[in-house]
Amino acid sequence: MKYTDIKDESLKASFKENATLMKVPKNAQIISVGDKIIDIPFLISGTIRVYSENYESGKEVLLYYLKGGETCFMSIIAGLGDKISKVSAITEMDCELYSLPNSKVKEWQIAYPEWNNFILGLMVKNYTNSIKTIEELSFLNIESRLINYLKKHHTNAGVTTVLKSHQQIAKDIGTSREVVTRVLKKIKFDEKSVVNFK
Amino acid sequence: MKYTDIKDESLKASFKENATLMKVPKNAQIISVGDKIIDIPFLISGTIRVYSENYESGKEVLLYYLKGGETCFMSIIAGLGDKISKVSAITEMDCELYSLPNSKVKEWQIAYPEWNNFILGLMVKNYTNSIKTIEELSFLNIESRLINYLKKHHTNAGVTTVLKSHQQIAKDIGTSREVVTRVLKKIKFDEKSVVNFK
DNA sequence: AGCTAAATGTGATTAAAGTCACATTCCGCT
DNA sequence: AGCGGAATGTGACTTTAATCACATTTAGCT
Repeated sequence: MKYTDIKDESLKASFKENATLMKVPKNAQIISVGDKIIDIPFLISGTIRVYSENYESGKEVLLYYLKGGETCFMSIIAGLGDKISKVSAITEMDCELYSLPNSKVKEWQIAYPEWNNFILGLMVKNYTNSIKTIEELSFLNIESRLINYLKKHHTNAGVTTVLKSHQQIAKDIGTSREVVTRVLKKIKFDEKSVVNFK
Repeated sequence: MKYTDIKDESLKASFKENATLMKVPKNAQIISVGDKIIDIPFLISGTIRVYSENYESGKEVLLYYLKGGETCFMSIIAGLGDKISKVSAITEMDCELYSLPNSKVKEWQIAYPEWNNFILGLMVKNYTNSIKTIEELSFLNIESRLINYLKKHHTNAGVTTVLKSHQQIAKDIGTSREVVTRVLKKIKFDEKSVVNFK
């Protein structure tokens, strides 16, 4: 469910009133681990990559991408909890977003049933998604994980076209660039593969 | 936050009225993948293991254990969503629990602010926990994961005493019995290890 | 067109974890 | 005390993925 689907006029007005429109350039680190979460981003356009990083190994895992109309559930969680972000977020393209004070999210829980349902919907979607990620990490090898990744992130209908470098894909699924190159080459010629390339 | 901490008398009364007390023996499969979630379990005593399974490989991953006073967040998620469970749950000991109709969880969201906060608290705790699991799976080797597991599941204060067989531990962290035996032997003699054995 | 940096390709090697096969030990039971 | 099944221990081997060290190709720029 997207925040843009909200119907209640009074809630819409409150949103407009309290949210600040912001333009953020490409590759801007909008959240880092340890940051105090005061505002929740509601994306209008662009893409934000939300990920977790491990400093010792330099590894990362993608948690999810945010697209237009979506909001960062991890920020809401941090906002409702101890306010400290455990994850990082970076813009992958120029973005436009509304920045909403954290306090409003909680306030509206009580004031607007529709807002409450919106948050509950996010919770269902994001929690389910995180369980799927745990399952992928536990049960699937790199090849299957890469195929799932491609299916999830392709941009054209029908044909899978992922506009990312092997290095970026490697970061997202938590492996090395060489492995992505090799596996990608392998599945390209595997007739059983569901993924098609341009 | 535990459901037993609820203060509102009217909510307490509603809970008593709508919940059914049940006794479930050890090793009872209380939820299986694909089950329709009609009732949410609120555990009084005993332990329930909530896990995800992969039929092809026979592998499993532990999602969390439920102890007295806790409730199964994954059931609430399923109840609010498409009602179909994506996970399984089994009692590890004889359990007593309250079984609450799924519909009440949603109803009380609006009727009782305290219930709403209770659910939000669960959401923060469980989502944070699932992100930690993703990080462990992505960044840590088996040895570190096993150490974390022992720290988390020890029963005595100070000394780590895990009353489980190597096979059970292996299932929980998603590896094989031999690997647990070997790693356990290794860390037993590693002075730097934070984990102490009896 | 030619230069450069980024991206991709690939063999060789290493490391980590999973698997197999079997030995040994432990524990509850009559 | 001794039997039998469960639990643990361990060597040898295989598989998977990570790492290293370069070669080659591609794309953007003036």
